[in-house]
Amino acid sequence: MLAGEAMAAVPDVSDALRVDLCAMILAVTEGTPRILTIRSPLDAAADQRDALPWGPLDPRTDRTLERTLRSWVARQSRLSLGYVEQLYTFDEGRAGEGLRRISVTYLALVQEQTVSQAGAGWCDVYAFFPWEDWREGRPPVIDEAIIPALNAWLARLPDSEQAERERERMEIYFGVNGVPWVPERVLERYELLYQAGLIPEAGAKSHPAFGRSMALNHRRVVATALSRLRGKIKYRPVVFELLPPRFTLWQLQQVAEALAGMSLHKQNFRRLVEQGGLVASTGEFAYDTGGRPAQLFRFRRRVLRERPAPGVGLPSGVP
Amino acid sequence: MLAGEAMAAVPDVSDALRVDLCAMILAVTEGTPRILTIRSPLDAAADQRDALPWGPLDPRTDRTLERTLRSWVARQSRLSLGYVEQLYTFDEGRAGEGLRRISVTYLALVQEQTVSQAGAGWCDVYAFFPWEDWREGRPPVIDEAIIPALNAWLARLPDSEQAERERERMEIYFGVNGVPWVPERVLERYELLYQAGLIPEAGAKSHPAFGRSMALNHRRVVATALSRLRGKIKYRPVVFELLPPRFTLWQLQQVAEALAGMSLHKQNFRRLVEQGGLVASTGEFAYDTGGRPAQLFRFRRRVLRERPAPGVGLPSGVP
DNA sequence: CCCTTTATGCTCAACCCTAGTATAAGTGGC
DNA sequence: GCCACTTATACTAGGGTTGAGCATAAAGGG
Repeated sequence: MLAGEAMAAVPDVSDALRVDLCAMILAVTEGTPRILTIRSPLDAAADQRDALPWGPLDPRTDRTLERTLRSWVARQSRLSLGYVEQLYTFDEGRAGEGLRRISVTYLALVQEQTVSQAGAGWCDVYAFFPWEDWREGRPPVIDEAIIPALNAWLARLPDSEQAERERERMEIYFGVNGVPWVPERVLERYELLYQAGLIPEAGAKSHPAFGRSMALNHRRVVATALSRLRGKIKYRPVVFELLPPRFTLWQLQQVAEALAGMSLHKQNFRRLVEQGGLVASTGEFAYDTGGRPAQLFRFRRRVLRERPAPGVGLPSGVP
Repeated sequence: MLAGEAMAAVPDVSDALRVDLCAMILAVTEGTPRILTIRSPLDAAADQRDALPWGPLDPRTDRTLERTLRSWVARQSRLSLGYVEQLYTFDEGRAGEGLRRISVTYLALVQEQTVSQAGAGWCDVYAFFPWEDWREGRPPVIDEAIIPALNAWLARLPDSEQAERERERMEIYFGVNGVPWVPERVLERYELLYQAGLIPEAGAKSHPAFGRSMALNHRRVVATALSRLRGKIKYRPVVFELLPPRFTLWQLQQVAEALAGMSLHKQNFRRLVEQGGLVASTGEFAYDTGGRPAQLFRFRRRVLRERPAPGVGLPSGVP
């Protein structure tokens, strides 16, 4: 793939309809979950905000959706994807009287690698969703900025019945009034904030509490991906896609914590993955831990035959 | 919606690309899970097999994907949908040098109602997937027909390494050699059978063990939906979409069993849903049970605030 | 050799689920 | 009214899992 091809023109195959492919590519390094962003998408009208790699489907020559996605990603970041999963198909509507755009979105997991393509780089997910990272406890932005802003919005709603429904959503999604926080509800939270007009993508003025914004609807794609991932981690061994073939249990735990956005009880985590048959020791050790050397483990493929839902059963969080 | 509009022509909006919408609509009556099928889809080249309701998106006038889906369903079956959820987007490829079709598929849950539209009707899901119904124990077709056919396919594979991988899939998906049966893996099982060429849709001769076939790739859509549903039932209160507002615990259990495709321990099921706060008694009774009258319950909406994953925690199956 | 750091082993109590047994409250036949 | 039968509902003993914490092992640095 030549660098010069990166910004190839969008093929003009239809006057009315276009299908775009878009990927959130995730890696975790030293406890930081990061996504691949590119500077300026192909779209001529693009703003300068971070964007996910994306590109249109050419209905005449492209062979499959996923293959096309991979090729766009390769062109824009020189990254070759391993694990890829389809997320959701969004209707982007029409630009005025023009093109109707449909985007099919994907989640990809990789081990972090340097990207040499200009404009492409890695970016902490939680920069876009500051309220989602509970590893150091409940983020202060929630009670200091988000809940007050949502309350103000609720107060402005004309229909009091609707206001009551929206208040319930707020309480359930953001864990207010004794409702427990549910990490998986990333998308629901984002959509509530969007609907409340608090997000720059929905026309709001930028504000640090509501995170960095992205081009187009890309932040919604990231929210969808994170929701999916936080759910899936519990019943599928997806974490291992983000790890090297050999890893310590602490590395594994850090990846799980990065995704779940919460801290876990170390001894119990170890017990769950070891007794759950998810990993096997390799007999080797890592000596660069700063303390007692740690055993190196590998993913134990056989668990797929033994357990119906082999995931890292997240033990309860610790503050 | 006039009946005469039902078979309206496909709008010709693009020469190269079309987006279709397609729904699996499910209802459960007296323990039978049934899907809505229509006789002959819009496609001129359609065969006479059962099809799901579907229709193309008109990129110029249709406002959203889901709205368009609802309107196609209403036209083809006069059904008005409640709960709708997007499933997956399939690439149908091109017909020769012609149109490239992308289909966005949906799952809808309704309470069964009579459909008055000609050609539309309800059909037992397990007619299409005989191997998925374990309510009376492991279906004999699995060991009598499916496993032997898969083994024959494995034996014909030229590459022995690939054969080994495919054998592992067979064992995991179909619960062979001590591997537990996992109800959620509906799609994986269907795709393995498809890949092995055992399904009429993949060119095989029709055979009762492999279930009734459907038009286009519609059986794959149903498999996707059933997979999703079997997973979701455990962490979201979706079952209630299929029930009337008041129901007995036995009705609830029958719906859960119909979806999960397995029988459940009655007393434990009752305890799980009652103590889990999923239902509340209405104080009324149903006297048509044939024995002691049963209390009528209703869905307890408040559980959404109390529990992170309020679903019918399927107790272990009973044979 | 002591101190700090990280890894790892172990335990106890609370809770939950499984697989039952037992009891309640209707039906229809006589 | 009594009986056999059906379905609904209550209760429980035993095993397994989880949550939380204490205790020990094995490195490096002074």
